[in-house]
Amino acid sequence: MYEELKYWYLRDHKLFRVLSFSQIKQLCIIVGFKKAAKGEIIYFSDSDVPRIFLLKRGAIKIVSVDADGNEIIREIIQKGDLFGELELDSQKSANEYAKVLSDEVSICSFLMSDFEDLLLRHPQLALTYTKFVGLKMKRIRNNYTNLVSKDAKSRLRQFLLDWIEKEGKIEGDSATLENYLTQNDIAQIICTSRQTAVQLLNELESDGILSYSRREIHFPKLSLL
Amino acid sequence: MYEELKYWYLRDHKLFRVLSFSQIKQLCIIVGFKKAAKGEIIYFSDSDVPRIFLLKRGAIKIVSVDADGNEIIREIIQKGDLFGELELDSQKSANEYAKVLSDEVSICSFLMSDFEDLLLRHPQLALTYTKFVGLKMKRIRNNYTNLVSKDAKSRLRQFLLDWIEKEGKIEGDSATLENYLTQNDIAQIICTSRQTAVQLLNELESDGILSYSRREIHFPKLSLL
DNA sequence: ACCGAACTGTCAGCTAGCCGACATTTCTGT
DNA sequence: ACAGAAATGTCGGCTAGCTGACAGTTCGGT
Repeated sequence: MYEELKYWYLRDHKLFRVLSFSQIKQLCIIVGFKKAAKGEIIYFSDSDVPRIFLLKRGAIKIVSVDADGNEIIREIIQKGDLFGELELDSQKSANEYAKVLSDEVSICSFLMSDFEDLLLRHPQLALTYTKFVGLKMKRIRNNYTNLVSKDAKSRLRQFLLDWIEKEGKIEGDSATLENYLTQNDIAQIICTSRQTAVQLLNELESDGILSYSRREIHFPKLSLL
Repeated sequence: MYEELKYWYLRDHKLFRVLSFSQIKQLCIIVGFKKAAKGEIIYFSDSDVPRIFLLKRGAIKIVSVDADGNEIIREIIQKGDLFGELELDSQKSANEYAKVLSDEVSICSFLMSDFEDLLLRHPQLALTYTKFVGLKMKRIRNNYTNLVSKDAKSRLRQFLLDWIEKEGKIEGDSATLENYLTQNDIAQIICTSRQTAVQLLNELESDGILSYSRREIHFPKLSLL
Protein backbone atom coordinates (compact mmCIF):
# COMPACT_ATOMS: atom_id res chain seq x y z
CA MET A 1 0.00 0.00 0.00
CA TYR A 2 1.28 3.39 -0.94
CA GLU A 3 2.44 5.62 1.86
CA GLU A 4 0.55 8.41 0.21
CA LEU A 5 -2.72 6.57 0.52
CA LYS A 6 -2.18 5.62 4.15
CA TYR A 7 -1.59 9.19 4.88
CA TRP A 8 -4.90 10.28 3.49
CA TYR A 9 -6.80 7.54 5.16
CA LEU A 10 -5.71 8.70 8.54
CA ARG A 11 -5.66 12.34 7.66
CA ASP A 12 -9.35 12.73 7.12
CA HIS A 13 -10.41 10.94 10.27
CA LYS A 14 -11.32 13.33 13.00
CA LEU A 15 -9.45 11.34 15.60
CA PHE A 16 -6.13 12.19 14.02
CA ARG A 17 -6.78 15.85 13.50
CA VAL A 18 -4.79 16.67 16.61
CA LEU A 19 -1.67 15.41 14.93
CA SER A 20 0.40 17.62 12.72
CA PHE A 21 1.00 17.07 9.07
CA SER A 22 4.42 15.58 9.56
CA GLN A 23 3.44 13.47 12.52
CA ILE A 24 0.87 11.67 10.48
CA LYS A 25 3.38 11.03 7.78
CA GLN A 26 5.56 9.20 10.23
CA LEU A 27 2.85 6.88 11.42
CA CYS A 28 2.59 4.13 8.92
CA ILE A 29 0.64 2.04 11.33
CA ILE A 30 -1.83 0.81 8.79
CA VAL A 31 -0.98 -2.76 8.04
CA GLY A 32 -4.04 -4.13 6.33
CA PHE A 33 -6.46 -3.09 3.69
CA LYS A 34 -9.31 -4.98 2.12
CA LYS A 35 -12.47 -4.70 0.16
CA ALA A 36 -15.53 -6.85 0.53
CA ALA A 37 -18.91 -7.12 -1.14
CA LYS A 38 -22.44 -7.22 0.19
CA GLY A 39 -23.27 -10.18 2.39
CA GLU A 40 -19.67 -11.14 3.01
CA ILE A 41 -18.72 -12.08 6.52
CA ILE A 42 -15.55 -10.77 8.08
CA TYR A 43 -14.22 -12.50 11.11
CA PHE A 44 -12.09 -9.87 12.70
CA SER A 45 -11.67 -11.62 15.99
CA ASP A 46 -9.92 -14.67 14.64
CA SER A 47 -6.80 -12.94 13.44
CA ASP A 48 -4.02 -13.91 15.77
CA VAL A 49 -3.14 -10.39 16.85
CA PRO A 50 -5.73 -7.89 18.03
CA ARG A 51 -6.50 -5.17 15.56
CA ILE A 52 -8.42 -1.99 15.28
CA PHE A 53 -10.33 -1.34 12.10
CA LEU A 54 -11.34 1.74 10.25
CA LEU A 55 -14.24 1.59 7.85
CA LYS A 56 -13.46 3.81 4.88
CA ARG A 57 -16.51 3.21 2.76
CA GLY A 58 -19.87 1.51 3.08
CA ALA A 59 -21.56 0.05 6.12
CA ILE A 60 -21.34 -3.16 8.09
CA LYS A 61 -23.07 -4.65 11.08
CA ILE A 62 -21.37 -6.32 13.99
CA VAL A 63 -23.35 -9.33 15.07
CA SER A 64 -22.83 -11.97 17.67
CA VAL A 65 -24.50 -15.31 18.00
CA ASP A 66 -26.25 -16.08 21.24
CA ALA A 67 -26.66 -19.42 22.97
CA ASP A 68 -29.69 -20.34 20.86
CA GLY A 69 -27.88 -19.60 17.63
CA ASN A 70 -29.69 -16.35 16.87
CA GLU A 71 -27.87 -13.45 15.30
CA ILE A 72 -28.08 -10.35 17.42
CA ILE A 73 -26.95 -6.99 16.13
CA ARG A 74 -24.37 -5.40 18.32
CA GLU A 75 -23.61 -2.35 16.32
CA ILE A 76 -23.90 -0.67 12.96
CA ILE A 77 -20.60 0.64 11.68
CA GLN A 78 -20.69 3.39 9.10
CA LYS A 79 -18.19 5.21 6.95
CA GLY A 80 -15.46 6.72 9.07
CA ASP A 81 -16.16 4.69 12.19
CA LEU A 82 -13.53 2.80 14.07
CA PHE A 83 -14.37 -0.66 15.30
CA GLY A 84 -12.80 -3.74 16.82
CA GLU A 85 -11.36 -3.90 20.28
CA LEU A 86 -11.70 -0.22 21.01
CA GLU A 87 -11.46 -0.98 24.70
CA LEU A 88 -7.87 -1.93 24.03
CA ASP A 89 -8.20 -5.00 26.18
CA SER A 90 -7.29 -7.54 23.57
CA GLN A 91 -9.68 -10.05 25.00
CA LYS A 92 -11.56 -11.26 22.01
CA SER A 93 -15.27 -11.64 22.27
CA ALA A 94 -15.99 -15.06 20.90
CA ASN A 95 -18.42 -15.64 18.05
CA GLU A 96 -18.64 -12.05 16.98
CA TYR A 97 -18.24 -11.12 13.37
CA ALA A 98 -19.03 -8.41 10.87
CA LYS A 99 -21.38 -8.65 7.92
CA VAL A 100 -21.25 -6.30 4.99
CA LEU A 101 -24.47 -4.37 4.43
CA SER A 102 -23.71 -1.98 1.62
CA ASP A 103 -22.74 -3.00 -1.90
CA GLU A 104 -19.07 -2.65 -1.21
CA VAL A 105 -16.88 -1.72 1.71
CA SER A 106 -13.26 -0.72 2.18
CA ILE A 107 -11.65 -1.44 5.47
CA CYS A 108 -8.19 -0.72 6.71
CA SER A 109 -6.72 -1.97 9.91
CA PHE A 110 -3.77 -1.53 12.21
CA LEU A 111 -2.38 -3.52 15.07
CA MET A 112 -3.60 -2.68 18.50
CA SER A 113 -0.06 -2.73 19.84
CA ASP A 114 1.01 -0.18 17.22
CA PHE A 115 -1.90 1.98 18.13
CA GLU A 116 -1.06 1.78 21.81
CA ASP A 117 2.50 2.84 21.11
CA LEU A 118 1.15 5.72 19.15
CA LEU A 119 -1.05 6.80 22.03
CA LEU A 120 1.91 6.61 24.39
CA ARG A 121 3.97 8.83 22.16
CA HIS A 122 1.17 11.33 21.63
CA PRO A 123 -0.65 11.97 24.88
CA GLN A 124 -2.92 14.50 23.23
CA LEU A 125 -4.07 11.80 20.88
CA ALA A 126 -4.72 9.51 23.83
CA LEU A 127 -6.91 12.13 25.39
CA THR A 128 -8.86 12.63 22.20
CA TYR A 129 -9.24 8.91 21.85
CA THR A 130 -10.59 8.62 25.36
CA LYS A 131 -13.17 11.25 24.63
CA PHE A 132 -13.97 9.39 21.47
CA VAL A 133 -14.63 6.17 23.34
CA GLY A 134 -16.53 8.13 25.96
CA LEU A 135 -18.81 9.54 23.32
CA LYS A 136 -19.53 6.09 22.07
CA MET A 137 -20.36 5.01 25.58
CA LYS A 138 -22.74 7.89 25.94
CA ARG A 139 -24.54 6.89 22.80
CA ILE A 140 -24.92 3.31 23.95
CA ARG A 141 -26.24 4.49 27.27
CA ASN A 142 -28.78 6.65 25.51
CA ASN A 143 -30.08 3.73 23.53
CA TYR A 144 -30.31 1.83 26.76
CA THR A 145 -32.48 4.53 28.29
CA ASN A 146 -34.71 4.63 25.24
CA LEU A 147 -35.15 0.91 25.33
CA VAL A 148 -36.34 1.05 28.89
CA SER A 149 -38.61 4.04 28.83
CA LYS A 150 -39.91 4.39 25.30
CA ASP A 151 -42.15 2.15 23.26
CA ALA A 152 -41.18 0.57 19.96
CA LYS A 153 -42.63 3.38 17.84
CA SER A 154 -40.64 6.10 19.62
CA ARG A 155 -37.51 4.01 19.30
CA LEU A 156 -38.07 3.63 15.59
CA ARG A 157 -38.56 7.38 15.19
CA GLN A 158 -35.45 8.07 17.21
CA PHE A 159 -33.44 5.60 15.19
CA LEU A 160 -34.57 7.15 11.93
CA LEU A 161 -33.69 10.62 13.17
CA ASP A 162 -30.22 9.45 14.20
CA TRP A 163 -29.74 7.75 10.89
CA ILE A 164 -30.79 10.83 8.96
CA GLU A 165 -28.47 12.97 11.01
CA LYS A 166 -25.54 10.72 10.21
CA GLU A 167 -26.14 9.84 6.60
CA GLY A 168 -29.24 11.53 5.28
CA LYS A 169 -29.26 13.65 2.17
CA ILE A 170 -31.22 16.60 3.45
CA GLU A 171 -32.89 19.05 1.10
CA GLY A 172 -34.80 21.74 2.86
CA ASP A 173 -37.42 20.01 4.96
CA SER A 174 -37.19 16.65 3.23
CA ALA A 175 -34.56 13.96 3.47
CA THR A 176 -33.53 10.73 1.83
CA LEU A 177 -31.65 7.76 3.19
CA GLU A 178 -29.87 5.16 1.17
CA ASN A 179 -31.43 2.06 2.69
CA TYR A 180 -28.91 -0.73 3.10
CA LEU A 181 -30.81 -2.30 5.98
CA THR A 182 -33.52 -4.90 5.75
CA GLN A 183 -36.59 -4.52 7.91
CA ASN A 184 -35.21 -7.35 9.96
CA ASP A 185 -32.06 -5.35 10.63
CA ILE A 186 -34.08 -2.33 11.61
CA ALA A 187 -36.19 -4.44 13.92
CA GLN A 188 -33.12 -5.76 15.67
CA ILE A 189 -31.58 -2.35 16.04
CA ILE A 190 -34.63 -0.97 17.76
CA CYS A 191 -35.00 -4.22 19.69
CA THR A 192 -38.31 -5.48 18.51
CA SER A 193 -39.61 -8.27 16.31
CA ARG A 194 -39.63 -8.04 12.55
CA GLN A 195 -43.41 -8.13 12.45
CA THR A 196 -43.76 -5.21 14.79
CA ALA A 197 -41.20 -3.21 12.85
CA VAL A 198 -43.05 -3.79 9.58
CA GLN A 199 -46.26 -2.64 11.14
CA LEU A 200 -44.69 0.51 12.56
CA LEU A 201 -43.01 1.39 9.29
CA ASN A 202 -46.29 0.99 7.46
CA GLU A 203 -48.03 3.15 10.03
CA LEU A 204 -45.48 5.88 9.46
CA GLU A 205 -45.94 5.44 5.74
CA SER A 206 -49.70 5.80 5.84
CA ASP A 207 -49.30 8.84 8.06
CA GLY A 208 -47.34 10.34 5.17
CA ILE A 209 -44.21 10.65 7.26
CA LEU A 210 -42.05 8.51 5.02
CA SER A 211 -42.07 6.37 1.93
CA TYR A 212 -40.18 3.13 2.26
CA SER A 213 -38.55 1.08 -0.42
CA ARG A 214 -35.81 -1.49 -0.43
CA ARG A 215 -33.40 1.00 -1.87
CA GLU A 216 -34.18 4.17 -0.04
CA ILE A 217 -36.35 5.80 2.55
CA HIS A 218 -37.69 9.22 1.80
CA PHE A 219 -39.03 11.71 4.30
CA PRO A 220 -41.10 14.42 2.62
CA LYS A 221 -41.47 16.48 5.77
CA LEU A 222 -38.75 16.03 8.34
CA SER A 223 -40.66 18.04 10.89
CA LEU A 224 -43.30 15.32 11.05
CA LEU A 225 -40.90 12.77 12.44
CA MET B 1 -6.79 18.29 53.63
CA TYR B 2 -3.55 16.61 54.54
CA GLU B 3 -1.18 15.77 51.72
CA GLU B 4 -0.60 12.47 53.37
CA LEU B 5 -4.25 11.57 53.11
CA LYS B 6 -4.53 12.62 49.51
CA TYR B 7 -1.66 10.40 48.74
CA TRP B 8 -3.32 7.36 50.18
CA TYR B 9 -6.61 8.05 48.53
CA LEU B 10 -5.05 7.89 45.13
CA ARG B 11 -2.51 5.27 46.00
CA ASP B 12 -4.96 2.47 46.61
CA HIS B 13 -6.97 3.03 43.47
CA LYS B 14 -6.05 0.64 40.75
CA LEU B 15 -6.07 3.34 38.14
CA PHE B 16 -3.05 5.00 39.69
CA ARG B 17 -1.00 1.89 40.22
CA VAL B 18 0.97 2.62 37.09
CA LEU B 19 2.42 5.70 38.72
CA SER B 20 5.48 5.52 40.88
CA PHE B 21 5.57 6.34 44.54
CA SER B 22 7.05 9.77 44.01
CA GLN B 23 4.84 10.63 41.06
CA ILE B 24 1.75 10.21 43.14
CA LYS B 25 3.18 12.41 45.82
CA GLN B 26 3.50 15.22 43.32
CA LEU B 27 -0.08 15.05 42.18
CA CYS B 28 -2.14 16.94 44.67
CA ILE B 29 -4.99 17.10 42.28
CA ILE B 30 -7.62 16.31 44.85
CA VAL B 31 -9.44 19.51 45.59
CA GLY B 32 -12.57 18.44 47.35
CA PHE B 33 -13.60 16.03 50.01
CA LYS B 34 -16.97 15.48 51.62
CA LYS B 35 -19.04 13.12 53.66
CA ALA B 36 -22.75 12.61 53.33
CA ALA B 37 -25.39 10.51 55.07
CA LYS B 38 -28.07 8.18 53.77
CA GLY B 39 -30.70 9.76 51.61
CA GLU B 40 -28.73 12.90 50.92
CA ILE B 41 -28.72 14.21 47.41
CA ILE B 42 -25.53 15.39 45.78
CA TYR B 43 -25.77 17.53 42.73
CA PHE B 44 -22.44 17.06 41.12
CA SER B 45 -23.36 18.61 37.83
CA ASP B 46 -24.13 22.06 39.15
CA SER B 47 -20.68 22.94 40.30
CA ASP B 48 -19.34 25.53 37.92
CA VAL B 49 -16.31 23.53 36.84
CA PRO B 50 -16.53 19.93 35.71
CA ARG B 51 -15.19 17.43 38.19
CA ILE B 52 -14.42 13.80 38.48
CA PHE B 53 -15.36 12.05 41.69
CA LEU B 54 -13.95 9.10 43.53
CA LEU B 55 -16.15 7.26 45.97
CA LYS B 56 -14.02 6.19 48.90
CA ARG B 57 -16.63 4.56 51.08
CA GLY B 58 -20.26 3.54 50.84
CA ALA B 59 -22.53 3.40 47.83
CA ILE B 60 -24.59 5.89 45.84
CA LYS B 61 -26.91 5.76 42.88
CA ILE B 62 -26.82 8.11 39.95
CA VAL B 63 -30.34 8.97 38.92
CA SER B 64 -31.81 11.22 36.32
CA VAL B 65 -35.30 12.55 36.05
CA ASP B 66 -37.16 11.90 32.84
CA ALA B 67 -39.76 14.04 31.14
CA ASP B 68 -42.58 12.69 33.30
CA GLY B 69 -40.70 13.39 36.51
CA ASN B 70 -39.81 9.79 37.28
CA GLU B 71 -36.48 8.92 38.79
CA ILE B 72 -34.56 6.49 36.65
CA ILE B 73 -31.44 4.82 37.92
CA ARG B 74 -28.46 5.37 35.67
CA GLU B 75 -25.80 3.67 37.64
CA ILE B 76 -24.83 2.29 41.01
CA ILE B 77 -21.50 3.57 42.24
CA GLN B 78 -19.65 1.53 44.81
CA LYS B 79 -16.56 1.92 46.90
CA GLY B 80 -13.55 2.65 44.75
CA ASP B 81 -15.49 3.64 41.65
CA LEU B 82 -14.89 6.81 39.73
CA PHE B 83 -17.88 8.76 38.53
CA GLY B 84 -18.85 12.08 37.00
CA GLU B 85 -17.92 13.14 33.52
CA LEU B 86 -15.66 10.21 32.79
CA GLU B 87 -16.03 10.89 29.11
CA LEU B 88 -14.05 14.07 29.71
CA ASP B 89 -16.42 16.05 27.58
CA SER B 90 -17.47 18.54 30.22
CA GLN B 91 -20.94 18.73 28.80
CA LYS B 92 -23.09 18.38 31.84
CA SER B 93 -26.06 16.12 31.64
CA ALA B 94 -28.93 18.14 32.99
CA ASN B 95 -31.08 16.94 35.86
CA GLU B 96 -28.79 14.17 36.93
CA TYR B 97 -27.80 13.78 40.53
CA ALA B 98 -26.51 11.28 43.05
CA LYS B 99 -28.36 9.88 46.03
CA VAL B 100 -26.63 8.27 48.97
CA LEU B 101 -27.66 4.67 49.56
CA SER B 102 -25.43 3.45 52.36
CA ASP B 103 -25.37 4.90 55.86
CA GLU B 104 -22.46 7.14 55.09
CA VAL B 105 -20.26 7.94 52.14
CA SER B 106 -16.93 9.65 51.62
CA ILE B 107 -16.28 11.26 48.32
CA CYS B 108 -13.29 13.09 47.03
CA SER B 109 -13.11 14.98 43.81
CA PHE B 110 -10.69 16.65 41.47
CA LEU B 111 -11.06 19.03 38.60
CA MET B 112 -11.41 17.55 35.20
CA SER B 113 -8.89 19.99 33.81
CA ASP B 114 -6.32 18.89 36.40
CA PHE B 115 -6.99 15.32 35.55
CA GLU B 116 -6.55 15.99 31.86
CA ASP B 117 -3.22 17.66 32.51
CA LEU B 118 -2.21 14.66 34.51
CA LEU B 119 -3.10 12.34 31.67
CA LEU B 120 -1.11 14.45 29.26
CA ARG B 121 1.95 14.28 31.45
CA HIS B 122 1.64 10.55 32.02
CA PRO B 123 0.76 8.80 28.79
CA GLN B 124 0.84 5.43 30.47
CA LEU B 125 -1.84 6.63 32.83
CA ALA B 126 -3.89 7.88 29.90
CA LEU B 127 -3.73 4.47 28.32
CA THR B 128 -4.81 2.78 31.54
CA TYR B 129 -7.62 5.24 31.88
CA THR B 130 -8.80 4.56 28.36
CA LYS B 131 -8.93 0.86 29.09
CA PHE B 132 -10.77 1.69 32.26
CA VAL B 133 -13.45 3.61 30.40
CA GLY B 134 -13.54 0.87 27.81
CA LEU B 135 -14.23 -1.71 30.46
CA LYS B 136 -17.10 0.32 31.74
CA MET B 137 -18.49 0.53 28.24
CA LYS B 138 -18.26 -3.20 27.90
CA ARG B 139 -20.22 -3.68 31.08
CA ILE B 140 -22.95 -1.33 29.96
CA ARG B 141 -23.16 -3.11 26.67
CA ASN B 142 -23.52 -6.41 28.44
CA ASN B 143 -26.44 -5.15 30.47
CA TYR B 144 -27.96 -3.95 27.27
CA THR B 145 -27.73 -7.41 25.76
CA ASN B 146 -29.22 -8.98 28.85
CA LEU B 147 -32.11 -6.57 28.79
CA VAL B 148 -32.94 -7.51 25.24
CA SER B 149 -32.52 -11.24 25.31
CA LYS B 150 -33.19 -12.36 28.86
CA ASP B 151 -36.34 -12.26 30.94
CA ALA B 152 -36.67 -10.45 34.24
CA LYS B 153 -35.78 -13.45 36.37
CA SER B 154 -32.50 -14.08 34.57
CA ARG B 155 -31.64 -10.43 34.85
CA LEU B 156 -32.26 -10.52 38.57
CA ARG B 157 -30.04 -13.58 38.95
CA GLN B 158 -27.32 -11.97 36.88
CA PHE B 159 -27.53 -8.78 38.89
CA LEU B 160 -27.25 -10.69 42.16
CA LEU B 161 -24.25 -12.61 40.88
CA ASP B 162 -22.53 -9.40 39.83
CA TRP B 163 -23.30 -7.82 43.15
CA ILE B 164 -21.95 -10.78 45.07
CA GLU B 165 -18.83 -10.77 42.97
CA LYS B 166 -18.22 -7.11 43.76
CA GLU B 167 -19.20 -6.86 47.37
CA GLY B 168 -20.31 -10.22 48.73
CA LYS B 169 -18.82 -11.78 51.81
CA ILE B 170 -18.24 -15.26 50.53
CA GLU B 171 -17.76 -18.18 52.89
CA GLY B 172 -17.34 -21.46 51.14
CA ASP B 173 -20.46 -22.00 49.10
CA SER B 174 -22.57 -19.39 50.85
CA ALA B 175 -22.50 -15.63 50.58
CA THR B 176 -23.94 -12.55 52.23
CA LEU B 177 -24.62 -9.10 50.85
CA GLU B 178 -25.07 -5.98 52.86
CA ASN B 179 -28.35 -4.78 51.41
CA TYR B 180 -28.42 -1.04 50.96
CA LEU B 181 -30.90 -1.19 48.12
CA THR B 182 -34.66 -1.15 48.39
CA GLN B 183 -36.67 -3.52 46.27
CA ASN B 184 -37.62 -0.52 44.24
CA ASP B 185 -33.96 0.16 43.50
CA ILE B 186 -33.38 -3.43 42.53
CA ALA B 187 -36.40 -3.34 40.28
CA GLN B 188 -35.09 -0.29 38.48
CA ILE B 189 -31.63 -1.74 38.06
CA ILE B 190 -32.93 -4.84 36.37
CA CYS B 191 -35.45 -2.72 34.47
CA THR B 192 -38.72 -4.06 35.69
CA SER B 193 -41.54 -2.89 37.93
CA ARG B 194 -41.34 -3.06 41.71
CA GLN B 195 -44.16 -5.58 41.85
CA THR B 196 -42.47 -7.95 39.48
CA ALA B 197 -39.20 -7.67 41.38
CA VAL B 198 -40.91 -8.48 44.68
CA GLN B 199 -42.48 -11.52 43.14
CA LEU B 200 -39.21 -12.76 41.68
CA LEU B 201 -37.32 -12.24 44.92
CA ASN B 202 -39.97 -14.18 46.79
CA GLU B 203 -39.80 -16.94 44.24
CA LEU B 204 -36.07 -17.21 44.75
CA GLU B 205 -36.64 -17.18 48.48
CA SER B 206 -39.17 -20.02 48.42
CA ASP B 207 -36.81 -21.96 46.18
CA GLY B 208 -34.34 -21.73 49.04
CA ILE B 209 -31.85 -19.82 46.92
CA LEU B 210 -31.71 -16.77 49.15
CA SER B 211 -33.14 -15.20 52.26
CA TYR B 212 -33.99 -11.55 51.92
CA SER B 213 -34.18 -8.93 54.59
CA ARG B 214 -33.94 -5.18 54.57
CA ARG B 215 -30.45 -5.36 55.97
CA GLU B 216 -28.88 -8.19 54.14
CA ILE B 217 -29.38 -10.88 51.57
CA HIS B 218 -28.00 -14.30 52.33
CA PHE B 219 -27.31 -17.03 49.82
CA PRO B 220 -26.95 -20.42 51.51
CA LYS B 221 -25.84 -22.19 48.35
CA LEU B 222 -24.20 -20.02 45.75
CA SER B 223 -24.24 -22.80 43.22
CA LEU B 224 -28.04 -22.61 43.10
CA LEU B 225 -28.03 -19.12 41.68
C1' DA C 1 -44.29 4.99 72.79
C1' DC C 2 -46.45 6.77 69.04
C1' DC C 3 -47.18 8.51 64.29
C1' DG C 4 -46.30 9.15 59.71
C1' DA C 5 -43.51 7.83 56.00
C1' DA C 6 -41.17 4.61 53.57
C1' DC C 7 -40.89 -0.02 52.34
C1' DT C 8 -42.80 -4.68 51.39
C1' DG C 9 -46.37 -7.99 49.78
C1' DT C 10 -50.43 -9.50 46.93
C1' DC C 11 -54.06 -9.51 43.59
C1' DA C 12 -56.57 -8.86 39.21
C1' DG C 13 -57.15 -6.67 34.85
C1' DC C 14 -54.97 -5.12 30.81
C1' DT C 15 -51.89 -4.47 26.83
C1' DA C 16 -47.68 -4.03 23.98
C1' DG C 17 -45.49 -6.72 21.49
C1' DC C 18 -43.84 -11.71 20.66
C1' DC C 19 -44.49 -15.77 17.93
C1' DG C 20 -45.98 -18.96 14.42
C1' DA C 21 -48.08 -19.44 10.09
C1' DC C 22 -48.74 -18.11 5.75
C1' DA C 23 -49.19 -15.16 1.28
C1' DT C 24 -47.01 -12.04 -1.70
C1' DT C 25 -43.32 -9.50 -3.73
C1' DT C 26 -38.63 -8.73 -5.13
C1' DC C 27 -34.03 -10.09 -5.97
C1' DT C 28 -30.16 -13.19 -7.61
C1' DG C 29 -27.73 -16.59 -9.92
C1' DT C 30 -27.48 -19.58 -13.83
C1' DA D 1 -36.26 -16.57 -18.36
C1' DC D 2 -36.88 -19.22 -14.47
C1' DA D 3 -36.37 -21.24 -9.91
C1' DG D 4 -35.25 -20.65 -5.47
C1' DA D 5 -34.13 -17.62 -1.90
C1' DA D 6 -34.64 -13.60 0.54
C1' DA D 7 -37.41 -9.88 1.93
C1' DT D 8 -41.92 -7.88 2.88
C1' DG D 9 -46.93 -7.94 4.56
C1' DT D 10 -50.75 -9.56 7.43
C1' DC D 11 -53.35 -12.01 10.89
C1' DG D 12 -54.70 -13.96 15.46
C1' DG D 13 -53.57 -16.16 19.65
C1' DC D 14 -50.79 -15.74 23.67
C1' DT D 15 -48.06 -14.15 27.61
C1' DA D 16 -44.62 -11.52 30.38
C1' DG D 17 -44.88 -8.01 32.80
C1' DC D 18 -47.05 -3.25 33.64
C1' DT D 19 -50.49 -0.71 36.30
C1' DG D 20 -53.40 0.56 40.00
C1' DA D 21 -55.22 -0.42 44.35
C1' DC D 22 -54.75 -1.67 48.74
C1' DA D 23 -53.05 -4.01 53.11
C1' DG D 24 -49.40 -5.15 56.14
C1' DT D 25 -44.73 -4.19 57.99
C1' DT D 26 -40.65 -1.69 59.47
C1' DC D 27 -38.18 2.37 60.49
C1' DG D 28 -36.94 6.89 62.17
C1' DG D 29 -37.99 10.98 64.50
C1' DT D 30 -39.97 13.35 68.49
